[in-house]
Amino acid sequence: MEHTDTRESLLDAAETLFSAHGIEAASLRQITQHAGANLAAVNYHFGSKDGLVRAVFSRRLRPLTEERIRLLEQADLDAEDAIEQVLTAFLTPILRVLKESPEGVRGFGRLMGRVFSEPSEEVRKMVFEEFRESIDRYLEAFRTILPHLEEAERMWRFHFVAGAMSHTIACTQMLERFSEGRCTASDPGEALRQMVTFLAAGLRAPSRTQAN
Amino acid sequence: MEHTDTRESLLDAAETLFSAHGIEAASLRQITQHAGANLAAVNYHFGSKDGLVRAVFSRRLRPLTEERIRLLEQADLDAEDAIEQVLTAFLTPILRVLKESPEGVRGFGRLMGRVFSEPSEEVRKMVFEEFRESIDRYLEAFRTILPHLEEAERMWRFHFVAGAMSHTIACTQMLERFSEGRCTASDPGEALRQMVTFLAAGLRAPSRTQAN
DNA sequence: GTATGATTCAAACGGTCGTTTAAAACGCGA
DNA sequence: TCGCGTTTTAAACGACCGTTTGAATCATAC
Repeated sequence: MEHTDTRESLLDAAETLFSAHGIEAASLRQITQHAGANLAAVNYHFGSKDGLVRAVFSRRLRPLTEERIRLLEQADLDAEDAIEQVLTAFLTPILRVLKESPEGVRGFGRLMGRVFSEPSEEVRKMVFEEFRESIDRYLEAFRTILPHLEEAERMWRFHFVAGAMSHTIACTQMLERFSEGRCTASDPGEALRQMVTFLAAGLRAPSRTQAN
Repeated sequence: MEHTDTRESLLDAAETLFSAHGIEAASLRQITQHAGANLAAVNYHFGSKDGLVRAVFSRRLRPLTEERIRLLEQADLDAEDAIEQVLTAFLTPILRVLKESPEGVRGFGRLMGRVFSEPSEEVRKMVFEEFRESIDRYLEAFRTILPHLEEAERMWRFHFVAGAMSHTIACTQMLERFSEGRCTASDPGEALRQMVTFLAAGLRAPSRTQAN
């Protein structure tokens, strides 16, 4: 009873149009028309536009977080390539979500990459809460496999990992454009390999407190 | 005659409000009121809201590009720390711009970090054009100091550099939040050191074609 | 078949948006 | 002081926004 056709259609249409035009700029009239529903449908099913926004993110983020945690638990933190394993566990789920969302990396990906710098405090807070648990778990894992780093260094570097990921899924077209088609994020496997290689090396950089 | 007080006030107000609420969400009524000007002032001085947007970015981006190129020309690409020099040349100007803009990293920084994933095609195209020259120069420099990488690898890694930078200036509050104040981007020197260390190591990662 | 709750519908509400207009105010050389 | 181009002003324009309403429609259990 929870999930009518209309509900799902609205979520799909909202995801597509939020991605394409931004959350503010996508109007309920566009969304409901794109979904083949009546204008009032959003307020009926989700209470308000804000409720719709929340639902759009929750639908993708909840499974994402679960898979990230599940994969992290499977990683062997004592292995020589523990860093690569943890990075892969962190990055694989988001790439899978993108592959499965209607418009791929151009759809939910762009929306996702944009969300950290969303102007709306509401949206940011919601996404932050949704990520909180997995972030804590991964920071804990990094404490285990990178014990020689200062706490602040670990956080900075995790921040850079998130940045590279976020930028990659949000601005693929930027990369495709100035690489003149040489690089494309439409192949998630290639993007994953490039990211893991680069980020693992960055994480392995000696701590400021160490001798070179 | 080009630069009246009203013009500058409008640019300042627009920058602040675009940063705080987003470009779409900041209305001309808010902007003109914040600037102590009449509602019609924007359309008089800039033709349209789009013209104002363009002017806000140009004002900061043009000097930014010039300084990036100037610093790159001063770098010694044959030095052992050429990578660090080039990264520093790339990152220093943006940190300086942020320090000089009215609200610091919370002002133009947030706007800047958001702009790559701006929904508006217009804005993205403009910023892309504004960056085009410096991007090409830095890619050329990376070709010199990282000749062993495949062209695609170089571009991916430059993309990650841009991502870490963009994420850092756009989402400082995210970092401050889940580090519980341990890390703060309000000290640009610290942010620069952390970025250069991490990114230089990432750039130095062996090419896929190399033996480990 | 009919009653009941869930869903859809067209229409309207008040409000804000970017832009335009025509008059008023200003700055300043002649 | 006058005249003229520049700038500012108040008011209005049409369009679109998110939301609400109350009736119409639907599905289902009795």
